Amino acid sequence: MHPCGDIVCIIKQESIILQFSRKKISESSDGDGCKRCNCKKSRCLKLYCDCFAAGIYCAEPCACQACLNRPEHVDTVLETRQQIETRNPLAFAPKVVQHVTEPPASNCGLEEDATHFTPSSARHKRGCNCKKSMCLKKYCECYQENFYLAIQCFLSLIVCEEVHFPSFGKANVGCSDGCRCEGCKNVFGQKGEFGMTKDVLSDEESNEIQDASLVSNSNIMASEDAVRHTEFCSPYNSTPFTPAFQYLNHEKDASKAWFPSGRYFVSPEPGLPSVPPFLASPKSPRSSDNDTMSETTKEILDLVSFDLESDYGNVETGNEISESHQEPGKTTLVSHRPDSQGWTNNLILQSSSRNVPYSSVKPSRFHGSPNTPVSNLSGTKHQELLDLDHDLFDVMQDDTPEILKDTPTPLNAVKVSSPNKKRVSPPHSQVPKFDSSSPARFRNAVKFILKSVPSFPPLTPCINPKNGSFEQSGNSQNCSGSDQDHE
DNA sequence: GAGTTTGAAACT
DNA sequence: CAGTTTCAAACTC
Ligand SMILES: [Zn+2]
Ligand SMILES: [Zn+2]
Ligand SMILES: [Zn+2]
Ligand SMILES: [Zn+2]
Ligand SMILES: [Zn+2]
Ligand SMILES: [Zn+2]
Repeated sequence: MHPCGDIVCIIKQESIILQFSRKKISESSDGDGCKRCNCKKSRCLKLYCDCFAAGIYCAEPCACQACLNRPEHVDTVLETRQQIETRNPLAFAPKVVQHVTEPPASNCGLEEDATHFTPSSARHKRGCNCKKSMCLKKYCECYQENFYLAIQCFLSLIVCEEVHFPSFGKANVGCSDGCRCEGCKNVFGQKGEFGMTKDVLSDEESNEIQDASLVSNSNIMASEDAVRHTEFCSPYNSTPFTPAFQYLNHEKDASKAWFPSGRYFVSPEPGLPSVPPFLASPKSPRSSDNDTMSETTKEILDLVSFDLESDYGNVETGNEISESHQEPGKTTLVSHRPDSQGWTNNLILQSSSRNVPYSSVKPSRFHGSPNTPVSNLSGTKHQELLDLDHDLFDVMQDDTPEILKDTPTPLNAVKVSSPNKKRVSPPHSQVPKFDSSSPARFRNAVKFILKSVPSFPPLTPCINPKNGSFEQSGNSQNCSGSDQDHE
């Protein structure tokens, strides 16, 4: 994945906007834009270091000191890595695997290898050991995993394509038996200690959780569920789901695929309705970025970097993208690439239908599969989430083409960061200016920021079972932004 | 930004 | 293993 790009997903009434940034939105103030690890004493050669743990070299965005996790010290890195691995074979194993009880059968349809590959014995996922966070904060790894998983699935749903974060394990869904947490209240939890599936969120305890956090949780719930159930994960599987999406491209000549297939997004399987990759338009006359994303957008980066970084030669260019004719019942996906500097990439999904595809599609995906005990997992909440979604997309039905020209103003924002990391940015909103109008109405707009993480370079390709996850693209992980140099 | 909290990783 | 220390992120103010 990209070393320091974030994905901003703003869900508004009328549209969903994905922005692909290369800089970390959060620490943008610092000027360094995209930091990663910040190790001081580990020299980035211990699992303390997120980069190292993730199997990637430190890069410019890192603020580590005396870092040895760099290509120059490849030997040292590998050596250390082996040592650690010797000590604990699972040290670098992808977190989480399939559910112990569930056969790989219903494996999101994607990365089958991951599942295949996972011998029931190698189930990493040792679970968390939280004592005080009740697994409701990112101190908890489970929580984080879910968080990313949620986003991943959520985006998949939105985009009707499988979104996949590399080196983002299959995610155990919430705390499970493997966890030894105390007082777990993980919403996805399966430990069932506190009936957490119930009103965790509605509970007053949610005080601890900010609005945005709640939003994310909600979404997570939904997505999590989804993920847990084949129907969602495998839209291409047997689901009669027909993506009523339309990909719009502001400018034709965009010849770059937005996502290196296999990276962020996995191309649909053959035979499926060809869902073209998102294309990036070189430029578009969009000037209102400043509004919503003011700060964020500024540092948004181009996707080209993504491509480059991933050195994927198979960038798809094809695009029979229909022009801007929106048909009812369809959700338009607009690939957007504002800045002339190629600084920003936006992906906007807009629904223009009365009977939104989502209303029919989503439910089917969520409840669709009869064999999946969707209900038993927090019926109420689940429903609630669905409602939320409905709401969301209902609103979206109101076509508002203008949205394409205008940057929406999210009311809430959720930041997400590296999937394979231990800790990431705060779940709650960090965008103060948006929370004004609607208090708890995160339905109006939600903003996600998905932080990207560089792919795994040359370290130990063999370690990662999941193919594609650990690219060995050698160097190439530089934050082109490059203001700050390493060390 | 400094200081605290937290739980994994490392160490004994 | 368990107990302790170390560590860097998450979080708080
Ligand atoms: Zn580091
Ligand atoms: Zn680093
Ligand atoms: Zn480093
Ligand atoms: Zn936990
Ligand atoms: Zn857990
Ligand atoms: Zn837990």
